[in-house]
Amino acid sequence: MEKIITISDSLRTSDVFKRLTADQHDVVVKHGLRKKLSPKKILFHQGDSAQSCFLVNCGRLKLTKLNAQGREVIFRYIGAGEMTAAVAVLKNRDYPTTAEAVEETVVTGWDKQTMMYLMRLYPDISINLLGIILDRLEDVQNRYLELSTERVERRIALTLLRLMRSAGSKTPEGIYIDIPLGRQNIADYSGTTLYTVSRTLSTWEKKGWIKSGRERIVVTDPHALVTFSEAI
Amino acid sequence: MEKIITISDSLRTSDVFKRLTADQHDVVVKHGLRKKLSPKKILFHQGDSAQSCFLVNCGRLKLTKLNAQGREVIFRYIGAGEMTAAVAVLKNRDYPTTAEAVEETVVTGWDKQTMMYLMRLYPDISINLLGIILDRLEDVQNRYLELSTERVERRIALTLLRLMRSAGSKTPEGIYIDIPLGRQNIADYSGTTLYTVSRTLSTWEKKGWIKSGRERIVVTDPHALVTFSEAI
DNA sequence: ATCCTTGTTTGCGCCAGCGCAAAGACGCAG
DNA sequence: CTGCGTCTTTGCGCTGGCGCAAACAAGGAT
Repeated sequence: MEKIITISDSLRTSDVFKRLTADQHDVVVKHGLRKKLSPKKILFHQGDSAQSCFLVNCGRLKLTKLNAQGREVIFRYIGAGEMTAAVAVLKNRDYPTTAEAVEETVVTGWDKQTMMYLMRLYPDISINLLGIILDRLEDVQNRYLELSTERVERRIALTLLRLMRSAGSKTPEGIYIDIPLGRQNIADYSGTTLYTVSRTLSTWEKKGWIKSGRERIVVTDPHALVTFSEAI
Repeated sequence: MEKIITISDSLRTSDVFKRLTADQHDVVVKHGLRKKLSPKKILFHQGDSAQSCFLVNCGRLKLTKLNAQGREVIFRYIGAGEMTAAVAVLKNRDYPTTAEAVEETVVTGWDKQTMMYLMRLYPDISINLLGIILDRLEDVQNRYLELSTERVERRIALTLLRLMRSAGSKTPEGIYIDIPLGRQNIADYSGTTLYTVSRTLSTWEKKGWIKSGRERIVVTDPHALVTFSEAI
């Protein structure tokens, strides 16, 4: 019963379905297909034919892309209320990225036709979707600019701040990033290597800006990180 | 009179206004505001409050972004029939990029309210717009992956191929990239420096893959470039 | 407790690509 | 034709960050 509540919660707080009434939410839920994913399970693979888009009800997905040589980049982690694979609705295409659960995750999926139907029924959805995609576009553009112009330590700082904002939870020690986050993950998110991340985090730990463990980061001095990321 | 024909042509062939009838195109045109730009004139600046979106009728715009230190990246060149600054319609935001004319250019602009009105009048527009933004998102994601994982020479090759496809015209010598394109521009598009671009192009010119002059590139052997960009 | 897998740290050497500096080439204006 | 501003080339030295290798640490399974 908890799950049902979580799902309609994630609908209500989602940007895709905002401005819809409770009744309309019910219609949307009724047409969706629920799916449970345990950690490391793949929801869809880059290159698979895109049939459905998905809303995260609870848990978290990692969106990544591989190049021809198998080098990976992480585009984002998305949590409850966030949507992915909008491309499935509009285009006859393959998924451009891979979506993998990083914890116990429940998603609701709608296939092309169903989502098209819902968008026609409630035109707000397509406006909302456009807004979301615009935000994503702007975010990737910002990341692209950073990757192109900022030094690696600055990028790692910006990555930690991003993760902190999207998955941070307050603890007595500082802000804990509530995602299993290895050094390699941070590297894939920052456009560098596991070695450089490790060296950089070690330095920051000595300075008291963060505390880190195996796949765990707590930002103990966010302000220092912000200052560092903005320094000229 | 030529200009009028060009404008309705650019409407008809545009992705934003596709699937609209000729009459509907006329309505759209009537609500737009035409603007002429000479080379190097700025249509809008990154950071300006976004009031209008624009369709290029003829000519070409360069879309760029600066970081805090003034380092520039080029996101794309857009030509006739292409749209920019969709963010103006949906969001109360600043322009995230700068748009500069690189040749004699005519654009048509629609402000927030007008475009909103047109989108409600012809819902196809918002669907079309969503499709365009999805394409842009995928393109930036691809470029992000390249920047993060590919070596600089490979990226320069991919940049030339992109420019060739979007602005190439066939000549007896090869495919001429019909944009005033300095080494610095190619660097800003590839995420490298003017020196590295110059050295790389020199090498390729010796191999007979390209011919280059002052702000001019002709790709004489596209196939060699493709092969090079795909080599393991 | 002990093993084993998986993740992290750090020393070390190396090199792709950066960026200065100076010379050279282009093309427009007068 | 000449001058001048702008763009391009190339030699040279340097360094940020990569990546191997090896040791170390954490945590789960038996």
